[in-house]
Amino acid sequence: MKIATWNINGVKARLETSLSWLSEARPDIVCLQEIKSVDEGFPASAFEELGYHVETHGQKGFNGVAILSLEKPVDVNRGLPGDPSDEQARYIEAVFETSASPLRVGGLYLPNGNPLGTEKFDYKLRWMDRLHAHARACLAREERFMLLGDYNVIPDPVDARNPAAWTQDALFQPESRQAFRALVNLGFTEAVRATSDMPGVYSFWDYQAGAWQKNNGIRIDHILLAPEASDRLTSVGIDAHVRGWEKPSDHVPVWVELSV
DNA sequence: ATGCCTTGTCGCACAAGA
Repeated sequence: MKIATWNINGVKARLETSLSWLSEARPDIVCLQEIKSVDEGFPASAFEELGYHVETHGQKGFNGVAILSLEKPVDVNRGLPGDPSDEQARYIEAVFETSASPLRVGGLYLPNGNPLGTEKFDYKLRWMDRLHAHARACLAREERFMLLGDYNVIPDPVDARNPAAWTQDALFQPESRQAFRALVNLGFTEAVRATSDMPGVYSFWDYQAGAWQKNNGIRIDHILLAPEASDRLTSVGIDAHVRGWEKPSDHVPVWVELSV
């Protein structure tokens, strides 16, 4: 079973590109971020024609997440618990029946947090605290649980082509990195780094200044696997070639395969 | 040093992204 995450930077602007990738990669489940659409505006029928069931948690203009799946989920939860006043659409979770224990998939779009010294960075850290608490609760279920998405965190210097350029950025702050480590240390396996310590592995290249052509990238899209899922990990991939397509997102798909 | 692009918006410039 192939499960992927991809920040598509606008579902309407990325419709043809995302349909092309789905046709090529055929993931069983994909978590999408930055759909930048309300639920009613999401072009669900185009994805349904490819065989995908569509669950969205949208918002006008910004943010917005979705889960597409070949099998229909048995349960869907929208929004990250812990702050009823938070109106930003950044989390969606779906549960799938398997022959063994349930598969619980959380798709997240973690706040960017820039610029530093503003309430945006505070919001990022508070959101990470809420994610930590929710992840802990989900792990206690002892299901095949995984958290995929755009974490907006560069975990380590090796995860940036030019780490010095990010020292004043929310994505690479000690607080952001510490919170990410604390999340992983709840008991997750970070899929990419479980399989490779190679430098030059990125999931995002800025649109500006020829970042893709120079391979000036960062690795900020991650897949965290609970033990019940990581025990079944068979392969990990980053579809970097998609960044070179016409009308690309600035992020590319990251995926895992599990033996289920 | 800043902006470099891209997207969406009650567009005709701006916010937000990272």
